[in-house]
Amino acid sequence: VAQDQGLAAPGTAAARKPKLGDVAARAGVSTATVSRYINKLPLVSKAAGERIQAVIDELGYVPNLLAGALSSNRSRLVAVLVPGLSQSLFNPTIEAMVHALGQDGYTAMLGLSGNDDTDLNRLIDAALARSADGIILTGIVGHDNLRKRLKAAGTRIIETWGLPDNPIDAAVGFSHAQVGRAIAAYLARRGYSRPLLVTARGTRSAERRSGFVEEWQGSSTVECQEIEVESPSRFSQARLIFRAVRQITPRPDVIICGSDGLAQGILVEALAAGMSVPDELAVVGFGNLPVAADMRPSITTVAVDGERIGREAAAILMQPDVNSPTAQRTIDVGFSLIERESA
Amino acid sequence: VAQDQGLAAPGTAAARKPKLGDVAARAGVSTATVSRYINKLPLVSKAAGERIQAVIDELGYVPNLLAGALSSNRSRLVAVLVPGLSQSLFNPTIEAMVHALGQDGYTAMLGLSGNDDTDLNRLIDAALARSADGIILTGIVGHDNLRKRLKAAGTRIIETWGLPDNPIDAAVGFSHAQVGRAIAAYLARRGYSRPLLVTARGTRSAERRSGFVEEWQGSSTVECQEIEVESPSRFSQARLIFRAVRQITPRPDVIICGSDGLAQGILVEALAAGMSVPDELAVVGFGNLPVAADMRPSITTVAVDGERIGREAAAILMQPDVNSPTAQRTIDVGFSLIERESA
DNA sequence: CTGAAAGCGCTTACAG
DNA sequence: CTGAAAGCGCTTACAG
Repeated sequence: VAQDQGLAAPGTAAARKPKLGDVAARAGVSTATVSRYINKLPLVSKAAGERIQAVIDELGYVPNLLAGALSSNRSRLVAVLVPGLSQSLFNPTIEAMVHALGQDGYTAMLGLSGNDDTDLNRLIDAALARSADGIILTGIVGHDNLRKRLKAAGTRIIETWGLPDNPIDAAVGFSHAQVGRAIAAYLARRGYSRPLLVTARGTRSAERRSGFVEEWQGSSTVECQEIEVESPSRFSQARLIFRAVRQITPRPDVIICGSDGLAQGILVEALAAGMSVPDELAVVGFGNLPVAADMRPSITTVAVDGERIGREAAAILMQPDVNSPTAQRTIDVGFSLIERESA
Repeated sequence: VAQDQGLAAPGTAAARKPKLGDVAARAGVSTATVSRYINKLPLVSKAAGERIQAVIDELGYVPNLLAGALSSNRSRLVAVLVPGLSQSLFNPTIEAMVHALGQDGYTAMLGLSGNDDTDLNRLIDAALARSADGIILTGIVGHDNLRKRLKAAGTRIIETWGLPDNPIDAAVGFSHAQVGRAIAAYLARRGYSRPLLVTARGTRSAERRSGFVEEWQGSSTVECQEIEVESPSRFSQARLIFRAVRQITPRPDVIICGSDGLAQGILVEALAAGMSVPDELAVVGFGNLPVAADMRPSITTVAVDGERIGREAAAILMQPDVNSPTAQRTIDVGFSLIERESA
């Protein structure tokens, strides 16, 4: 394979890209020493290091991470697999994660898995084909054979936002069931008696639902009403749900939404219908988006430290000694119920 | 370098990862032929192809793209550099882009550049170090030496959402100045006379502002009022801006917002203050988020086909012959003003 | 602390 | 249509 190795023609700006060997030759050391210096291994003398750095600056050398990865069997590539970006609760998590990874020279490859497992197989293939050092998941991995595949993949797997009973490898999140219980307890304490639960099929809101129902049945004789929606809850579902609410007897006195967006939509509908919140109808959100505090009335909701989830997931992936007894495997970041005006 | 090349111990599930050579040997062909088959080069006989595919399935062979990239000098990696994810207009663009890229075996590496050029240098380094085949930018590249750097990078550069006078390489977007003009013309036609412009510093809303002012001055003797905000506009700025509005004389009759989120916030404030929209105060948004149609009153705004921007950007990057005369370099996807209740 | 050299797993120009 | 073999640009076990 004879590639063009010559220097650029005179007058041309772009010269041949310098490589490790060029740096080594010019600094008067071996490629091994330059490699050690660049990778911050502690074996390089100060004098050699200074000479190497000078040449790197002079030549504008940028290491080829592809070659480095192939050779060292460490890609410093992390696959971040999320359902979507568009109205996602996970965005602050992804941002924090990408920042934390970038700090240490890792790069995130973004995979969009949709709301079920269909595309996940393809994304995992892509991650493995690129020798990703880790795969971070935010959605739920439901299918059992997918879990097995991930377990056998020979890569770190971090599940986030949930805390599975049986993590594939490591997990950072919180208990959605406990969130449901906390909301139920709060509403009972505030004297609400006819809750309506809106649950999105196939998401973690189903886990919150179970917790809510369990807790509610312990403290009230009135069953809670329920509505199930197909996709993750959002603003646009509010109109339909609000219409349904008006036909339910007895009329619910509080709606527990799967997202702040939906909660906001319900508020808008209620206000447009001349219904007073929270007196005639109360609303609880989930996620504590910025809008929850700014809405009028402000939205009672559940806050989760998504950025911390991102940072901790990145940290687990990058921790030097995976097998040490101090290595973290499961982190519960908790949540907090934020009482505001809407409920 | 002696790595463990042995098969797994009996009883162990994980065997050594098969590589190209294993497939070749088992199929009775050379590695060259297997490589050609996998990369869909048209030179492989049908018989050989079938044998190879059978072995691939049998062994569960997954090509090592790192090695392939190093060898072929094509990484099929694309750096997608966006300011952020949290309340970003670009998210549908990114989603469409990632989907389109994934279809053809490309992978997106996600870089978060913030709202200025500070981090961009580091992200470009990372992209080049990984031999990205292309860099897609959604933010504005302001600094001139950064533009020069990108131009000299020897990689495809696609600027999106704007149409720079002088693209670094290729661009997919629309004219923000024309958006401003279209809004001004619309508002004049509807009889509004005292517009208030909210512009975010250092973003493209500044380009829309110029277009608006230019058009407005051509058709009205009343100057438009202006407010400048530091960060991209969003819901949470509404309270402050609304307070300011009430102190401006003459009182503005329409507010032109940099985003639907801010427009929504203004609506909430106006409604809470008992002001009727659009009679006492009208509002125009930007982006046509789903919420714009669902809000009450629904929001008059500007729609941009962000998904198309994503698809076209990906297509430009993956087009087979970059230098052919038919190769696209600049695509104007246009926009449309959507008239709703708020203005 | 340093270097010579083998190896990572592919692709491809060349020759048939 | 196919194969032998050199090469992509690094890392690292080994020997000093």
